[in-house]
Amino acid sequence: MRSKIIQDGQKKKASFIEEARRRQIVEGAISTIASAGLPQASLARIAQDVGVSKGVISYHFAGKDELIQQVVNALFVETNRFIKARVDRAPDAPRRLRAFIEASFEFMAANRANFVALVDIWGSFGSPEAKRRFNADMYDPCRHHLEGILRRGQDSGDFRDFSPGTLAATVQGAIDGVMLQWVFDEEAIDLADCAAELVTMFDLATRRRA
Amino acid sequence: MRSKIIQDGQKKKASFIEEARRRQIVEGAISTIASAGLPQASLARIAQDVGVSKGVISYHFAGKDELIQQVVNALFVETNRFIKARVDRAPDAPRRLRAFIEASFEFMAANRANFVALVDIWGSFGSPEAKRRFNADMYDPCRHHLEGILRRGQDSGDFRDFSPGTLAATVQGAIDGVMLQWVFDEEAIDLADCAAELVTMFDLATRRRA
DNA sequence: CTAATTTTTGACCGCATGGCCAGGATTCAA
DNA sequence: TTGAATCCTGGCCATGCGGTCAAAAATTAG
Repeated sequence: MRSKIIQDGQKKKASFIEEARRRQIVEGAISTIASAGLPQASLARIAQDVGVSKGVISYHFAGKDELIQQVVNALFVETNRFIKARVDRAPDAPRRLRAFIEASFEFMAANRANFVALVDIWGSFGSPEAKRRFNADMYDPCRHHLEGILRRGQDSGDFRDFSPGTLAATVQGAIDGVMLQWVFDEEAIDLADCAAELVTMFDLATRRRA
Repeated sequence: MRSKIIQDGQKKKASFIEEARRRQIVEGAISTIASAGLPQASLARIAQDVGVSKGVISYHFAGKDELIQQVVNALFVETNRFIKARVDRAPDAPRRLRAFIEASFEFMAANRANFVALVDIWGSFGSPEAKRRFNADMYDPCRHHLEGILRRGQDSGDFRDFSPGTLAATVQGAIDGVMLQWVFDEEAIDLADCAAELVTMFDLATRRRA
């Protein structure tokens, strides 16, 4: 692994086992974090759960920080890809917004461990600067996506006049906030009901007034 | 400190210094966590920030777990007291709901460190069971309060028919979700705008239809 | 003022962690 | 087949953690 830096320069070589192990370890980390909690998810524990020696992680990742970074990345990428696919299939802005909300909840319900792990992790970004970066890298793209939907809905005349940025933050916030409670106590929250409520609510809140 | 258990039995004696130190340490812990992040907030670091020896914390608290527990408690109690005072001053259900949302954001804006610390902490409840307890002890009372407001609004005919539990989770979620983004990046979120948006949105979403 | 009690200190312990590395196994290229 | 590159192992280490303790300091009571 001397070539880690050069890798980007090279094209094909540095892979297969490398990529496979990385994926395997990242997935193992997610499930370990979700089931045991971040504080208990030491490199030793993750390695044990994956079924490899501890050194393997050090070999494929620069350190625990990079592992966690990759975990967060995988979590966001996977989620956003699913949502985006659903959104793109919708014909107009109101239905795209609806698809965004529904897809978010559908993906949550089908991938609980991902969100349990995410909640565990996102508290542990120590410095304010780290939080900023986390937000900029992970959260902003989501909001941006939403903002685009909202803005085009205004252009097409489907939506009333509002600040797209603020409403995007509100939509994203509502989804994440419900998700958070659901992560804490699965049975206290009825995801489907909340999704439906949010859909009708944001429909009312965005549609052009009579 | 042999009398820790008897304390409840005694009446006045076991206090002043004891209580003062406890408050001091809890507050110090909050500010250390908020500024350095939970992972960096060791007992040594907290003690240093407070300006006392490490042993003092062990002397006044059973352990780090109890400290964190007290921190979370203080955070919730303080927040809820503020919100409840505002809500109680409102004359009818729609205005109580509005007061709930506005008070939440107002308190956030005035106590940023509290929420930064809270977000740091709430990810680190390891076991699923710990999360359940956290949710049950801290979150449920909030939702319960909200549910009461909503239910009485339905009884009085101000609100349309909906599931109070679901809508309470939705309101709470929307507030917390926006708060979360604001914790990550203060400048990316305009709290006042989001508050206003949420107020009008939930007004639209709850009012009895024509 | 003195004796008893509460509070504080700073050194200390055992432990788990993240990271490191020498050497062995495996895979790959020629 | 053989030599080189890659991949993996298991043990090692320094670090920092939470927690404990004897003794010193401060406070209180008599």
